[in-house]
Amino acid sequence: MAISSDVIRGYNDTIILYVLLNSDSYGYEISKEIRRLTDDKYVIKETTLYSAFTRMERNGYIESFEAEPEAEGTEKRRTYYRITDAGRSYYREKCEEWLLTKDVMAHFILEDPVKQ
Amino acid sequence: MAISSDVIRGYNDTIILYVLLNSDSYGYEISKEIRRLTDDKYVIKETTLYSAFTRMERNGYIESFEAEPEAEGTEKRRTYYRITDAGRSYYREKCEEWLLTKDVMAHFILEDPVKQ
DNA sequence: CTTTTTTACCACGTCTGTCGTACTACGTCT
DNA sequence: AGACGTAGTACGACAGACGTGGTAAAAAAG
Repeated sequence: MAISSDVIRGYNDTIILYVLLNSDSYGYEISKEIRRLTDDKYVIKETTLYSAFTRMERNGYIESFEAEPEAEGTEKRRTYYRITDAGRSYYREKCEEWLLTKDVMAHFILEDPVKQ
Repeated sequence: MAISSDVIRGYNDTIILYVLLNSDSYGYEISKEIRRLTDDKYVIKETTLYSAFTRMERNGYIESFEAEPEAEGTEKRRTYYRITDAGRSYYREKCEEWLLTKDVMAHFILEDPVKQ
């Protein structure tokens, strides 16, 4: 079963920020990291990812910078992102919100609904 | 802290269907039941509720019927809803999806983010 | 007995995050 | 030469949530 987009909606930012907590990164790498962490259970769409970057940079949660080309030859263009203090703070809030949400949802979910 | 709308987005239907699993009900009562179950931690907006009814009836997850006026005098107009088999089946799917979502999100949430 | 609150519902329009489609462009592998 | 992986962007559509504002009757408060 695939996860519907509306489930995670509003939490893609949180997911991306989590990845950036560990190290600065860029779109493609973040996307792969999310897949790796979830064993391909969640695959973020490209457009979702890049529109999240735009939004979060506008909100001051992340900053972009162009990668220094590594030594030899033509590095491909890459826009790196780093998390800001505001981003870390936002991430923390979203974590708390998620825990609250889990509690709320627990009232409405039957763990083994087949038995009902 | 209030739960942002985007968290629950896509799960309002599930929440409503859960309430209808126990007994047929109507808008106002369902709204109160959700508040009661969550200790006022989640309060569904009226417009969200009624647009969910429209959507779910269109999709065949619920059926509406007018309440039989109870014995004496003027009962207020009330549109009751009952869950259908398709609704029960949809609810079960959403429960499974939620459990999967919880697992996925667990990778990106620090339980005590302050310590990070 | 008048006012306020609670009950009960609905129409309309807006906002926002997600996503489908399509495109550019370079490097590597077959 | 063609396919595939890497890396990113533009544009438009969709759908769920919600703000605003409205109707109307019953019950509670003053």
